[in-house]
Amino acid sequence: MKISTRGRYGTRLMLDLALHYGKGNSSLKDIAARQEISEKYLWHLVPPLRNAGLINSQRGARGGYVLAKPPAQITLKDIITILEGNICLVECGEDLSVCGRADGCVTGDIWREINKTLSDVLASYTLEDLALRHRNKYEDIFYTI
Amino acid sequence: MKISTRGRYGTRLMLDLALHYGKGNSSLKDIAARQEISEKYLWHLVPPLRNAGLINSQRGARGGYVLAKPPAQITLKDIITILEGNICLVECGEDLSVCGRADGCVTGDIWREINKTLSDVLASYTLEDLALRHRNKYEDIFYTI
DNA sequence: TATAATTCCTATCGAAAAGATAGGAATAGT
DNA sequence: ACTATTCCTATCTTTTCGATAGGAATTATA
Repeated sequence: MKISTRGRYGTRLMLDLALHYGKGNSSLKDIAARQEISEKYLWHLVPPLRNAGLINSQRGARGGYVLAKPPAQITLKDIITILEGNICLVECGEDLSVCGRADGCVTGDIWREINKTLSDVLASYTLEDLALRHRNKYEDIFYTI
Repeated sequence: MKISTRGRYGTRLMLDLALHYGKGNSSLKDIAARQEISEKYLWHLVPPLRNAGLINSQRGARGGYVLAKPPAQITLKDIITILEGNICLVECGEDLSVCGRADGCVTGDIWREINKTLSDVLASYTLEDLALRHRNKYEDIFYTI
């Protein structure tokens, strides 16, 4: 019951882009360096995010990535859903046909309820929130040192 | 980001015991048959549940398992925590030392917040709730047929 | 036009986790 | 004694996860 590296790294990638929103392209190389994540690994996260319309890319020299929408319009739910598949604690969460018992299955109902809660919570966090927090945190550090 | 078979089967095992609460021992064989789960697989789930004080066991003929506490006093959080390890969406959820970045890591804070929410939701469901729902569901089925 | 920087695509590899099974020892009711 | 049951440990296969490699396509810039 973990968010995998895929989702976590993807979130950091997106937060990095949010922090540079409006300042031109960011190359994966730079992002990887700032976030201390393998550039090769980040490559895998980019195509789904682009296909889903969350980021835009530009090839060639001085190319890179930008958010396709303002940070306030991108939620953690969006990111996690794209990178982890469905936000779904159980297989029978959305597709009841995977389990012959699904009809009379009480635990299935429960998982779906809990799932809804989790989904709503993730949807309540936007990249703007994260970026704001990040900036506040950095300021605090500078002030207290 | 899934609850594994371990957690799901364990929950059904415990729900089965809750439905038989006060009616003597249930053998794994019977539970496995009712729940359509491999008996061999269930064997793995029993020791941690017993060690945690959620169930009691009796060996020998006519032996089996019973809930160690009333169903109202056992929550989904208890069960999942025992079977899945920590209810923790990320490694750095409880032990910050696993990640050198944890101090300035905004995403880490977020995961921990979301984790808290999920944990609270799981704790809000007791086995008594599940058993009640199960019985209601069965009654509905009988009435409508 | 040449060059360098960058995205893009696909294949592969190893390690870890998950799921499932097997065999037999210990226990206790009948 | 016999039978039913928990109990324990080892093993095996499959899937998922994390990570890496190599090279083709594209584009700004000098």
